[in-house]
Amino acid sequence: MEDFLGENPHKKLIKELAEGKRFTVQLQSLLKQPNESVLADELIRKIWGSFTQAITVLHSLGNSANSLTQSQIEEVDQPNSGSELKKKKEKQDRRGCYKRRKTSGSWMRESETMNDGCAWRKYGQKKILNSKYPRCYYRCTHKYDQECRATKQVQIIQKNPIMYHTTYFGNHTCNSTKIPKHTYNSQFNHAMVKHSDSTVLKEEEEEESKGQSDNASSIVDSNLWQDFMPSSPSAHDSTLAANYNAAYYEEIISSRDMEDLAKFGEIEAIEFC
DNA sequence: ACAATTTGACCGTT
DNA sequence: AACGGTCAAATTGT
Repeated sequence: MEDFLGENPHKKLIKELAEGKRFTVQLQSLLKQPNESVLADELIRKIWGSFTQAITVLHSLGNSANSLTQSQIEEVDQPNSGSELKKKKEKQDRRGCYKRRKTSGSWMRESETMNDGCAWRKYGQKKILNSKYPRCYYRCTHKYDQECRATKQVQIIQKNPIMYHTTYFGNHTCNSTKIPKHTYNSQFNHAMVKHSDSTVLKEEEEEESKGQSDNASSIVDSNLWQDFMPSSPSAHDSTLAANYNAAYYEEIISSRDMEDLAKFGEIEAIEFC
C-alpha cells in the first residue's frame, strides 16, 4: 500500500473502505455465477486486505481524542469469537495442515517480492485446489549442514502488480548470511526496479505457465524483513502461547507496511487454518 | 563437477 | 479418494 502516513489518513481510510465495498460488489456478482471460485478467492483476499488497511489507518489515528482504544478496535474487528462465523471457520477443511499444526508456529507475509534475505532451496511445487497459481515449497539452504528447519511456502496471489503470499514455518537456527544493513537499500532498490522492468515481467508471465520459482535470487533483497521476523523461536513461541493456547496464529505483514508497523511496534495476528 | 530446480511419486490425514 | 506436504531422480544452470 502507499505510505498513508504521507497522505491524509481520512482520505486513505475512505479509499480503503470504498475499495472493500467495490470488491464486495464484485464478489457478490461472482457468487451468482458457477465455476468462479478462484476469482472469488482472490476477491476475498482483496477485501480482507482493504479492511485490514482501513483498520491500520485507524490505528494510526490513535492519538486523536475520539480514537478507540486497542481493545475497542479489536472488539469491533473481531466481534464474534464465539459466533457462527468462527464455528464455520473451525469446521473448514484442514487437509494438508496436519503435519505442521502440531509442531510449530507460522506467520505470513504479503509482498511484491518473494525475497526475504534468507537462503532458500526449493523442494516442491503443487497446484492448489481453487488457486490460480501453484504453491512453491522452500526449505532453508542450511537444512542439512546446520540442521536449520525453517521452511516457507510461496504463492502468487495476484499479478499487476505482482503480489506474493508467503507463509513461514519455524525460525532460522542457522548462521545464514544476511546482507549488511548499509548495503541493503541499494540492493532493495535494484530489486524494485527489476520488478518494473519489462524483461522481468516477461519472466513472470512465463512462470505463470510453468509455475513460478526464482530461488537463486532470494538472497538479493528484503533484509528489511528480517527486522520483523521474531528474533528467536522462543520469542515467537511465547507470543503464540500468550495469545492463544491451542490455535495457530500467523502474523500478516506486508513489506509495504513495515515502516508503519515499526512505528506501531506491533503486528496484527490472525488465526490460521 | 557441483548446486539448484523441476516434477512425478509417495505419504499421512481427513 | 482427495488433498497438501515432502522426497528424490532427472534435468538444468553455473
